Amino acid sequence: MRIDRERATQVTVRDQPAKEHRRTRQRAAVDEVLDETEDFISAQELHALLRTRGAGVGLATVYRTLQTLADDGRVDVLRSDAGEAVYRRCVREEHHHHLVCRSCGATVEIAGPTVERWAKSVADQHGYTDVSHTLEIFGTCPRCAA
Amino acid sequence: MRIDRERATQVTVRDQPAKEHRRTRQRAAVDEVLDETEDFISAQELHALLRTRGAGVGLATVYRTLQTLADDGRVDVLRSDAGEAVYRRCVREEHHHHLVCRSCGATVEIAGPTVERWAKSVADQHGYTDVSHTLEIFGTCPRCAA
DNA sequence: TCAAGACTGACAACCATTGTCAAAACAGCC
DNA sequence: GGCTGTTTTGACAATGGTTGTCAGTCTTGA
Ligand SMILES: [Zn+2]
Ligand SMILES: [Zn+2]
Ligand SMILES: [Zn+2]
Ligand SMILES: [Zn+2]
Repeated sequence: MRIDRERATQVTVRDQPAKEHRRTRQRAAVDEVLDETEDFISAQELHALLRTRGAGVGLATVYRTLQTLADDGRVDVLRSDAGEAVYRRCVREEHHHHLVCRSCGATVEIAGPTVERWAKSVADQHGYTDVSHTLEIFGTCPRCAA
Repeated sequence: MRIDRERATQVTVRDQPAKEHRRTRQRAAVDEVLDETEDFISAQELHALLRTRGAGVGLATVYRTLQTLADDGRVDVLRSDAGEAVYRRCVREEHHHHLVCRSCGATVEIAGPTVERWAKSVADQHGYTDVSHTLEIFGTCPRCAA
C-alpha cells in the first residue's frame, strides 16, 4: 500500500517553495472561485460552477489546476463520503487541520502544538522518521444543531 | 459536502452492537485473509488473493463483506494514495489510530487520551456536537530507514 | 516579433465501486 | 432428513470520478 503524501492534510514540507506557473485565464477563474468559496468544493462542482458563469474551463484543466494548487500547498484537500476529493483555499498558510460540520460543511481551521507534539512523540517512540499526519474533526455545528 | 462517518477511522459509536449475519464460506474466506494480513489491504487485492488460493469469491461479495465488517466496526478503513479504500483487522477493539510506514506499510496501532481530549475540547470550543475524528500518522519505519 | 515550451480541451480510457436479479445457500422448523 | 422463507451470492452491466491523449492555442522571455 502506498500512502498519499500530497493530497492529505499534513505537515507541509515546503522544500521547493513554489515552482512558477504561467498565468492563464483558466487558472485565474479557478482561483477566483476558490477565493469566494468558504466550504470544501469538488473538482466536478467547481467545473459546473464555472460553466454556469460562462467562464467555461475544461474539466481536465480544472483537475490539473487543483492538483497543482494542492501540490504547491495552496489548497487543502480531503475526501467526501463518496471518496471524492474536495478542495479549499485556506486562510492559514501554515500547517493546520479542520473542524467540519457534517451537515452544512461549515469549516473552522484549527491548529495547536498539542497534537503536533503528540504525533511527533508517538512516531519517535516507535522509531518512525520523516513523519506526517492527517487529522480532521467532524461534528454538527451550532447552527445546524439548533 | 457530505462527510463519511462510516468509513473513516473515528470514534466508534456502537449503539446496535452487531446485527447477526449468516456464516458463509465466502465470509469465512475473507475473514481468514484479514486474520493473516498485517497490513492494510484493498478489496481488489483481497479478491485477487482469494482467487489464487482457489477459494474464489465474487468481487461484489468481497466488497459487500468488507463493507459489512467496517459497518460493524470489525475492521478499520483508510484510503491509499489512489483513493482506494484499504482494510485491516485490528487488534484493539476500542477506538484507536494508526502509525503507518509509507514504504512497507508496517502498521502500529496507537491510542491515547491526549488527542481524544484535545479533539473534544476543540470541538466544544466551537460549539460543535456529535463529534468524531480521523487521524493517521505516516512515516518511515525503522526497518525501512536502515 | 518569434520560437520554445507550457497549457488547454474534447474525448477516450481507466478503474474502483455499486446496482441488478435470478440462482444458490443458509437457518430454523417439521 | 426435507420444507420454506430469507439472506447471500456472483456474473455482468452501469456508474462516476479521475487520468491519459494529443493536436491546437496561449505565455513568456529574448
Ligand atoms: Zn484549511
Ligand atoms: Zn497537524
Ligand atoms: Zn487499527
Ligand atoms: Zn481518536
